Amino acid sequence: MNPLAIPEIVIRRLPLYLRTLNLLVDDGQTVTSSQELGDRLGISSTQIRKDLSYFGEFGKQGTGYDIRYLRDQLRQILQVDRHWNLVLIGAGDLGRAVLRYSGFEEGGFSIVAVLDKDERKIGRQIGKLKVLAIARLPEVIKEYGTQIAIIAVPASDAQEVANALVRAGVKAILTYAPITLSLPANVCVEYIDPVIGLQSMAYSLSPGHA
Amino acid sequence: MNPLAIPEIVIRRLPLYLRTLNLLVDDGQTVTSSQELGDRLGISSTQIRKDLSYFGEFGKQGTGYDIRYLRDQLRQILQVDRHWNLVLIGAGDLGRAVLRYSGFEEGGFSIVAVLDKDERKIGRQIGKLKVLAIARLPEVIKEYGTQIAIIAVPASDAQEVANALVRAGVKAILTYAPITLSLPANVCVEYIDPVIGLQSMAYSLSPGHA
DNA sequence: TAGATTGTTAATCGATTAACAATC
DNA sequence: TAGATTGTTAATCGATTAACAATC
Repeated sequence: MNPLAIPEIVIRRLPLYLRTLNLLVDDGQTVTSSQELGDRLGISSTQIRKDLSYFGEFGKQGTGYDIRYLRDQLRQILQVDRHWNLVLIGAGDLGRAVLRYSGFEEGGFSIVAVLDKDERKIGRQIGKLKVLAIARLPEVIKEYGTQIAIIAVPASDAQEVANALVRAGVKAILTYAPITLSLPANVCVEYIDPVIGLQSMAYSLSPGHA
Repeated sequence: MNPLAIPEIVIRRLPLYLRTLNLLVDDGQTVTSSQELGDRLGISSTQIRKDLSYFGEFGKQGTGYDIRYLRDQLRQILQVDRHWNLVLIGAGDLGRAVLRYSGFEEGGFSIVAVLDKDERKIGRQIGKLKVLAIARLPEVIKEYGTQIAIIAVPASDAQEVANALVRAGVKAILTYAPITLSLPANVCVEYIDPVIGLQSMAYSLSPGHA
């Protein structure tokens, strides 16, 4: 089966399955079903089975799925059965919140450096990391073999930062800046913009909708 | 035209169009085209015209769209031509970053109160707001006519907070907690979980993909 | 065995896009 | 007018789901 044939939308659901399996493990449960996973996620059981079938057969008829086994398989598929070294650009409020969020580590990602262009922030300690000058980006990327970066700078600086990241060899970017980045086709990008979600909910809240 | 017939996915793109129009206004531009908008967003011009056509005719053949006019129309459609009063639950690092982010205000949302259950945080000043006890949720919601809330508490507390919000009459929730919430069907929810995006990029970065 | 649940096919459903008439 | 761009239709494309054989 050609992995290139797997729809992007399927890939984007796998982390949700993984997250739910982790919660079930924490609950001490050992076996689950596509029905239970679907109920937890608001997704149909058929869709979950179909999604998993792109990658193999992980369940037992009549029984369901061994939670730890399926979790480990999904980790392998998503390549988060190891840790990725991330760099974070931007040491403002958002950058600090990102640094202190434990979910990255649990999800298979370690932030190994934080960089900023603001002279006043450089040298400051945030958790275990000291803020580095943005000029040191290339050496940091090289030292840690980093392929993924997080952008937490204002929108006005984001494209410039993205360009620097691409020049330094970064292959994937998660950005909090509310602006669409221009990037080479071979660089992945994910956008986090809470306002998009709020505005689409505002539409639904207006009288006459939903 | 029945507004209920408009696909959710179309609604979710309108904020992107609005965001781009705002950037173009900032650049001093007065007219744009579906082509230009599409180039900026990585969306086809046909799709943009099709999306807009659900709501009316906003352009001129041969010329394109008046940026301010289209922006104002989109604001009306999305109901962000006014401000919504939001409450924020959670005054940790993430809550503080949310409070200091100016994008909400620019997008049509004002955070009017921040609440936390941690005694040590209650009474602390964050920007213009003083952290309130979670017990005061109902009165705050009532006072400000709030319909939308932001959850910035740990995953383990998120469902409980969501329940309290629903009881208090909140109709839409933006949550940063990495857990799928159980909510009545008439309550909107948007999830922000950066790890989902990172994990799907990790898949794409593995040798043989992308 | 009977009941439950998987993996998969084929049908349905919905979203995107190509093409183009209308018209500024 | 000629060129550009919209709004819209119909065709294409892709994703979801219903149904069910397989089997634990």
